[in-house]
Order: sequence, then structure tokens, then C-alpha cells
Amino acid sequence: MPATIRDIKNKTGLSLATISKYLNGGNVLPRNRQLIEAAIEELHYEVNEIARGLVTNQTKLVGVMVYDIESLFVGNMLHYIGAELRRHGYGFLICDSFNDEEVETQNLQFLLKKKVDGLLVIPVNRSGKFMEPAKKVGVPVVLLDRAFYDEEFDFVGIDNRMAAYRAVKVLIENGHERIAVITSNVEYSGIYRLEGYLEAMKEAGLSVPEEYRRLGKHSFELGYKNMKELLALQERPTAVFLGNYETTLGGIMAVNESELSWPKDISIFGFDDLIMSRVVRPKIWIARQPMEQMCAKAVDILMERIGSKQTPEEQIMKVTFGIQLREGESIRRLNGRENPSGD
Amino acid sequence: MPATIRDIKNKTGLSLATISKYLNGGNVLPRNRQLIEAAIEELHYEVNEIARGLVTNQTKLVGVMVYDIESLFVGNMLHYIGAELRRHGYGFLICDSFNDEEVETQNLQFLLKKKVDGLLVIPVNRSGKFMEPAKKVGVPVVLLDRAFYDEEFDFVGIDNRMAAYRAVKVLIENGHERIAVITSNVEYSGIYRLEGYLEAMKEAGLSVPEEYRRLGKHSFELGYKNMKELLALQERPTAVFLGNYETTLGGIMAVNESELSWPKDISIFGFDDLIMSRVVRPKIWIARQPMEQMCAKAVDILMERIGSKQTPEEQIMKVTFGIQLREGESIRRLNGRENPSGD
DNA sequence: AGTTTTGAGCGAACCGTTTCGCAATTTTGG
DNA sequence: CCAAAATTGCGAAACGGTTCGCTCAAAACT
Repeated sequence: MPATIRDIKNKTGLSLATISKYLNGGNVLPRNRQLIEAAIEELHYEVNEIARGLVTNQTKLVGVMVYDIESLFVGNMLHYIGAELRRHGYGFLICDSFNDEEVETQNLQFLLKKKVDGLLVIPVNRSGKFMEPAKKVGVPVVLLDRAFYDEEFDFVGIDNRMAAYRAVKVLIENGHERIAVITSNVEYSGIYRLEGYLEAMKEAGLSVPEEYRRLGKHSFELGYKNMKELLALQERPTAVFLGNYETTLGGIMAVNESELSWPKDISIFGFDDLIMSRVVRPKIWIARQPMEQMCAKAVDILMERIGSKQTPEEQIMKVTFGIQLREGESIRRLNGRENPSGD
Repeated sequence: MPATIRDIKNKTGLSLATISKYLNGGNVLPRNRQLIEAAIEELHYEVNEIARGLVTNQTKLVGVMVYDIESLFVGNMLHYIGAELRRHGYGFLICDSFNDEEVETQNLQFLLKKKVDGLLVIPVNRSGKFMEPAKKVGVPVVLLDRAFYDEEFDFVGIDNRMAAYRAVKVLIENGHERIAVITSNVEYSGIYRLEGYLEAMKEAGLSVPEEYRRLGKHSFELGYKNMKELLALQERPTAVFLGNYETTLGGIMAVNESELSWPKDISIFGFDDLIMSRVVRPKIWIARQPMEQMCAKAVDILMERIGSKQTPEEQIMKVTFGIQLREGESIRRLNGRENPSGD
């Protein structure tokens, strides 16, 4: 039904080759250019990208695999990724891994069959073995937020160890010594955030009792449940570092439901400034990832890889951004002269 | 690089037509079937869906347009939609409308260019005029959760008016008279939920002072800000009905941060059981949409439409599900004998 | 003015499938 | 046992573009 390049040919009397050349930005005589443009206008012609794809072997589609599409963090990423991809004329095929490694493996197959030009992955698998098929076919891959422990791919994220280290450092500088942590220890980022926490504690010569180390699966409940337990502890911590968005929100809920409040009874430092900052009072200290820049960079790299046919050889890129510590009023000052209860 | 049907032809000595027939489930002599299967196995052949698409004029791709990919409600929908679509061998191209009507209009163009086989839309536009191009091309469209006021399309959602009506009715039956509402009045569902609220109030002969009617744009802040204001009112309402997920969460936050608590000081009835129920205590009463069924149904209808070439003519389907009122402990009983403070 | 260079247009082949109409073979039935 | 019917296989033409190598005319040199 829609007009094809052949209709343009009939209308203008030019050859397919010439018209195709015009469509792809080649040089055409002014007279012919006019002819073609008039015909396109009249017939409402639009190039059929899938036909073009067949011969150029491109789909202008990027596959995006995420560990859980329901996660607010992921939603936020997707938001930026989508916008950036569109700027490049690309669409994206999203696959939700349901936090399941097996599903993720199948999703890869699916996307490969769809002939995506590239892959953007926030993985659930810790190992990159399952990405083998992508490597074999030569589809460029960029990892976001999480890397593998065994396979190298282009990567964009933050320095998680450093991020946590800096955050905990702030707590320490405010005189806190009994500092607990609630974070995931399952996937990439969580593990390094835990490390950063431990390092800061060790450096300051602070001990970390078993019950202050609250680990589990990245989730809302993780924060909620563990914060409840921490608050009920005999030897309650004076501060808690929360290692990701969902967990932070859960922790906040737990405090809100208790008799206690921050910064008076407990100091908190959270992660990822998604919507909390617009809602929670008193404002909490937050380690903020530059989501927009990260996504833009990831897409940039991917576009680069797609453009230059060559596989990256041994020049894999790992871009880590710094985080921003957004100040809040959720930390009580336990040293120095100020009276913390005043705030 | 990957094997093509022609490689199979060379290996087996059969014709393209026969092999194609086999691939599409046609009948082939047992001997040939074996031959083909062996060749496929050996060459790791997989059909190139985009080449197939060129001739069948199908992409096995569905376009999904959502008003805001960051919304938890949307994320949840996407989760189910994705799973269901995959069962049918379809992938989905997601477009985020950024809550912007203009962007949504452009997204449609984009998806149409990508030749999606069908469209699933949770729209931001109130009017369906912008869907004209889809109609013209004959791409089937199914609306989810929100319908247009002026154009008819297949639709799957809930009876919003009824849902709100039933929820508010519960509050009334518990003896509440000063009942406030916080909901969106911008898009489809919000409008009808407001109507349901008003109807229930009117029926019960209850008045709705201006300051009890809190309307605005579907958001977290809407609930947060307005709940704060309601709680600070001279003539504070005894109950509040919250009209959607984000708003409910905001409202809960606001109460949690105040000196007050439910059900003692204020009764609340929320909407959409996404993650709250797993976290908020005491449990709140919730109007629960059957997300999974809705998504499955929407996909079903779409598949149906895609299958039968014919445009639906005048037989447009509108499927509305009932909601489930999930009981909680967030409503104080103001009539009857029970002592509410006991719980 | 003659030769080289440059630039645009063209025909045909190709990308990897499906499908149509027909030929060949097998099965059915009288 | 032969004609009719049913089944399977085949060649070729699509689908809607891109691209390669060639021709030809105009522009740029000696």
C-alpha cells in the first residue's frame, strides 16, 4: 500500500540507483533532486527501514536487557537511554530479566534473533559467560551499572567502592562510630559498595559487629526489614548506610513507622536520588549517580562501536563516573561543638 | 556470516521452496525432513526474521507507548506485557511519552516507521486524534488503562468510576462523613475515579467542601503535598481516598512524617497494590487492579487483531475488569459498637 | 583542440525469505 | 489396471531497498 522507491522511479523516470543515492545523501543534479523531492512529497514516500535493513544488515534497533523493569532505578535509566537512543534514530527492544539468570540468557537469544545492532545490558548474571553468543555474532555490547567478574565488556557506571567509601566517611567525620550497612551483596555494585563501607570503617579503626552488616537481595524489603531490626537492637547503631535506591526507600519507611526519627535518633545516608529528595523530610544525605550522563555515555560508546565495524580488539572501555554527595539533614553531629538536637 | 536457507539448499539438494515450506510447518517427505533437520543442526541455521518480515510484511514487533516509563504502575504493566508478548513470540518496542502529548505524537510516527505489527498504548493524550496515522496504515491498536474521550479503540482497563465508588462506599459504611479525595483530574482514569467518589458522596448525602477535593497531575507529590495540607486543616477530614499509586505513596509518606497515624487519626483508602502492601503497616485498604489479567487480555486482543487481517469494523471491544478491595486496618470505625482504638 | 579528470546516472545483481503456479509422483477408488 | 484426486517438490518471481561497475557527458587541464 505505501509508496515504494519504484513508484518514485516511475514518477520521475530516474533509476532506482539514483533515487537510492539521493535518499542516502549522495549527490544528484539539482533538477533531479527537485523531481525526486516533488515525487516523495506527492506520494508520501517513506523509506522502508526493514527492507533497507535487509541489505545493509542493520535494524537501527538496540536491545536493552535489564534485571527488573519494575525497579525505579531501571525505569529511570530506561528513560534516559530511550531519549538518547532516539537522538540517534534508534529504537530499543527491552527485555526484562525478572531478576532471573536463566531468563536473561534466553532474552539474549531472543534479541540476537531480532538482529539488534547493539546491546545495552544491566545484567543479573554475575558471570558474563552467557554473553558468549553475542560475542560470536559480533554484536557490540555495553554494560551499564554492573559488570561481570569474569568477562570484559565496555562498561559505564560509577566507582561503587569509592562511592560507598566517601559516603561512610561523611558519617565517620561527623563522629559516628556505630555505623551499620544495609546493602545487596548479590550483584556487582552491591558487593563493591559493601567493600567501600568496610574499607572506610577499617581505615577509621571502627569495628563492624556481625549484626551491623545487613546483606541480602537488592529490594525494598531488604531495607525495610533490616532497618526495623537495627532499630530494635540492644546496641542500636547511631548511623546506617543504605546501599541502593529500593533499600533506602524501605529503610526510610521503617524509620517513619517507628517512634524514632532522623537525625535525632538515627543518622542515615542513602543511595540514588530518584524521587526521595522531592518527598522526604528532613532531607536525607544521598549518594547521587549521574544517571543522565551515564546513560548518554553508554549510548555514545555503543553507537561508536556500531559505527566502526571492528570489534574493540583489546581496547575495551570502562568509564566510571564520580558520584555527588547531596547534603541533607539526616546526619547528627556527634563530635564538635554544635548541638545536633537543634536541627 | 550466519547460514542462510540457501546453505541448507546446497547441503540437502532440495529447493528453497521446500525448505521454506518445512520451516513454516508444511508437509515434507520424512526423508527430506530428516535431511533438512540434519542440515539445520549442522549449520546452526536460524531463520532471519527480518528477511522473512520483508515478504510477510510482519515484524513480530509490537509498539508500546506509555505515558511515563518511570512510573511504577507502568513498570508493572510492562513487566506483564513483556512476558505475555514473549509467549506469542513477539518483542516490544517501548516508547516513553515523558507525559508529553507532543512527544507521544512523534513516538507514534517513530513506531509506525519501524513497522510494528500492533500498538499497545497507555496514552497521555486525552484525545485520540493523534492516532490517525495508525488508523490510516491499518495497524491494530489496543488501549490500556486509559481511553480517549473522542475516538474509539479496543480498550482494556477497569471501571474507574465504579472502583472509586466502591472504595469510598467502604469509608462511608464505616461511618465516615468528612471524606477527602486526592486524585488526578487530568487523564482518563483519574477523572472517572473522581466521579465515582463524588457519586458515592452524593448518594450518601455527604457534602464535599472545596478544600476536600484535591486535584492535580498524577504524581507522588500530588499525594504528599495535599495530604500534608489536609492534615493541617482546621476541619480535618476523618478519611481520605487516594486515587492512584503514586499519589497513595505520597500520601502515606506525608502521614508518616506527621504526628498523626492511621487508622487512629485518619483513615485512608489507597489505589493500586504494587509494593505498598509488602511494606506499609498497618496495612492499608487498597483498590487492586488485576494487572496481570488486564495485560494478558490486552495482548490477547491485540494478537487477535493482528491475526485477522480485517480491521475491527464496528466491533470494537471494551473490556473492563472489576477491582478487588483488599482489606486492611487503615479505616477507623466511627459507627457501630467496636472500639476502633483497639486496632 | 585534444586528452584527462570528475561527476552523475544506469542496469543488474543481491540481501534472505515466502509464495504462486505448475509438474511430477503417489494414493485412492471404481 | 487405469483415471482422478491428492500430495509433494520445484523454479521463478516477488518483497523494497542498496551497491558495484560501467557508460557518458561536462569540466578541467595541457
